[in-house]
Amino acid sequence: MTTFLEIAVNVPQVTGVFHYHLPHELEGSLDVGHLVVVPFGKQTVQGVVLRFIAHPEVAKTRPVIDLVDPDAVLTYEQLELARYMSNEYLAPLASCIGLMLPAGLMQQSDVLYSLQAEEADDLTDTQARLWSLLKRRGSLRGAQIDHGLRHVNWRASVRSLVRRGLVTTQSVLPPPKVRPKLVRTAQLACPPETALESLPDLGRHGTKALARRGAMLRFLIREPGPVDVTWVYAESGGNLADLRYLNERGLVLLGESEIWRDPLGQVEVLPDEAPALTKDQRSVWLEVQSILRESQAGGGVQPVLIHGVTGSGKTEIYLTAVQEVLGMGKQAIILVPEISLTPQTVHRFVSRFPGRVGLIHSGLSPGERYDTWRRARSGALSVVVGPRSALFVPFSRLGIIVVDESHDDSYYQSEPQPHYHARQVGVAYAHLCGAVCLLGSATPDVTSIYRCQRKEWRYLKLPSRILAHRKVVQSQISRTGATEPRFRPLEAQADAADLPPVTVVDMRAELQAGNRSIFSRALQVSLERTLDQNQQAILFLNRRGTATYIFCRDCGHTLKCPRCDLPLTYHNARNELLCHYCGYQRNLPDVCPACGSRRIRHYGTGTQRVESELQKLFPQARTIRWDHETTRKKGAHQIILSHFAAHRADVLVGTQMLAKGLDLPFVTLVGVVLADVGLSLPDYRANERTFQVLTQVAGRAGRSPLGGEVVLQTFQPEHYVIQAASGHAYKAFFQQELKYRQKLAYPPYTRLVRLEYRNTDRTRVQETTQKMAARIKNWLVSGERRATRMIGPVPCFFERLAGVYRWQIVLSGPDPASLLRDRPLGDWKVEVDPINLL
DNA sequence: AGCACGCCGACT
DNA sequence: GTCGGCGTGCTC
Repeated sequence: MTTFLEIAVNVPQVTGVFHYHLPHELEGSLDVGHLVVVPFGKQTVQGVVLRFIAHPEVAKTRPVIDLVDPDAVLTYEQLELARYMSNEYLAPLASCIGLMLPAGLMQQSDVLYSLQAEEADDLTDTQARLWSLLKRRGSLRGAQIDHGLRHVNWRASVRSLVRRGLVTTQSVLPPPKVRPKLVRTAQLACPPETALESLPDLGRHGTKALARRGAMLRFLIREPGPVDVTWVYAESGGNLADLRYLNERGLVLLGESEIWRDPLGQVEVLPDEAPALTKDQRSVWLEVQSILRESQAGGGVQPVLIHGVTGSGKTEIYLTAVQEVLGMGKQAIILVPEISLTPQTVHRFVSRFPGRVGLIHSGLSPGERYDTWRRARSGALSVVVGPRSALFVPFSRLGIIVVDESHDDSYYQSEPQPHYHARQVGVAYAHLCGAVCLLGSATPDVTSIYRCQRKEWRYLKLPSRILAHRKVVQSQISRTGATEPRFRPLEAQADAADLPPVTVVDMRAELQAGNRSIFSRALQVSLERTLDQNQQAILFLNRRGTATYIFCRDCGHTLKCPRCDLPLTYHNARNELLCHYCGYQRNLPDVCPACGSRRIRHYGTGTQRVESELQKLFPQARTIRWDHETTRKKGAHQIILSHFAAHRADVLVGTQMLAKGLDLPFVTLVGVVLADVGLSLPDYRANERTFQVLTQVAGRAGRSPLGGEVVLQTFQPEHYVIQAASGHAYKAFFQQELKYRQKLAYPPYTRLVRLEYRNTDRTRVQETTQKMAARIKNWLVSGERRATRMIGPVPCFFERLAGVYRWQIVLSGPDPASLLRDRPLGDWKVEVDPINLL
């Protein structure tokens, strides 16, 4: 009887599944989750076996061609997860499966082009170049031609050559680029006595060869089991020819053995002992432990949010939890935002569980990536640490998923498809596996807090203070020469310090007092003191949105959309204000509607301006900039940071990145140049982001015994975001923010879907968007979707990015994605639960 | 994605 | 009258 299979072909753009049959020669060698080669139209492609079926839906099926890997490449739970993601994010199943396969193993089909004639006339310019390339190098694959003819649209030109019969095409599937790495091994092939007896008889008497072979044999007598030949050579001074000789004589067995390419192989790791938990950590841990035990007992458990400031000791809770999970014989996935910015966290995992941790990051070679993936699959690894992609390692006994800094936007994949949020996927995956999902954050987003308030997630809080190991504090005191230690003993091994004080400076008052500088008098005084004491300062500028931020310099009033309550955006060309959410427009008023002042205009300050103003005031200060411009080059982050950490500069001027978990002990002053800039972005999460970034950047000060202070400049000192951030008042912020979201029906009280269309032709974008809006309106009416609203179409906030125009439509409602499921969406970018609407 | 089918403007 | 543009639909 023929076996039929349902297969997801691995072409990311293809939705749907296809039915194939198994040829006799492959009977019995296939299972669900296997990677196979199948014919697909004229192409040969890879696919993943989803399930066995009794009756195919089509009359005649085509056969599976081959098996790529003898073992399944996906676990059962991974397949389930891929289905969940495909459904949830309106993304093709193949694109979700693609996240789970290591690049290199997964291959896309390509076309092989071959010349069929010696000469050809009537060739266009491009055709002639293609012709000479194929003439020179023989038949080539599309990818190879891409290499040979950069930035040339040769695919359009090749069609007529094919039609004229001058070039033939053939679909090919390149073999996987990665293979297990093998080393040659040697092993004694006879009883040691036999080997000893033959020692004098391994070559002519007195020759060097005899000595080498003798040394080899004696070494192999001492080493039972196969040994890497390079080791044998090093121990004996012999070479491959000697080994071959011994092999001929039947004394030595040559073999091959697989080795893992381990990115941590060269790293020397000192095993690290778990420190005693503080009282606060212990009480949080006990809660986590009881949840872990519940999950072990097979109960479906809730995700757990641990809320604690940077330095409050969250990582130690993660480590303890992972220890417990490993003790249960299960595995752990640790997600971190960006490996290059969180080396300390990664290091702690690697040293706490030596030999059991796999690391995933963008710098891995395909071979290392493949081997890490295979070690996870074979069970050789128990812990994997990495960015969002680490979620997709093939663990079969998953016990816990930790999402560190779970508020971080880098967990969202905006490009390419599927557009997913690794935090949400992590929660779903843990649920599916019966594992625990542990989310940690110093600044949880309001949606997470909402889940906790609704008792969908568990909420655990660590007190807001900075912890440090006694030994670390002592060494920092001696390094920094601090005289008044700010840390005080907490418990046996731990010292603690309070969060740094925050001063809010009203920039309206500064203007009224005649200070037109971008630095308030208070900030100037603090900068001077810091520089005098040979300490360091950070100046933070929330750059996004500065160019279009319109506000009144006298009263701080910002103009908002009457419908959406989002800030209006200034458009220079038309001298008008626009709401990028709903499309509302108005003229730029001459006077402030709130106070009548004429000083209403936009704000434009970049990091360069801050740096030059600083140099005018403090010519002796050494400054560095850390922003998109200066960090574009690879490795620039590390260079700038180590430069600053080594105190080769006094002031670091930078943007967003400063907020991430840097540990800079000599920084005693953080100045926020204009705290309210982030509030001007036309996005419903602008308040939340500003609160988070201010809280985080404030946390950069005072992480050492020297203490520290934060100066926060603003034109809206009474704004609840500024108030809450300066007072470390999380609770007040969440309450206010949730009220605002509810009033205007933003998430978490509603869900959003964002549809974006891009093209270089502006009118085409506008027309296509309007056509789509009309279709959506029809779907809303015919489906009687009264609770779902369509907002737009409008140009995106960043309407033109790299010469490409972007327009968007937003759907809001209880389940707006269901309106679009199984609809033809062509080349629209569709994001479910987008993280911003810019 | 690739490829075929199909329907309208500019060329031998 | 054909050649070729790209819109639409299908691949088991």
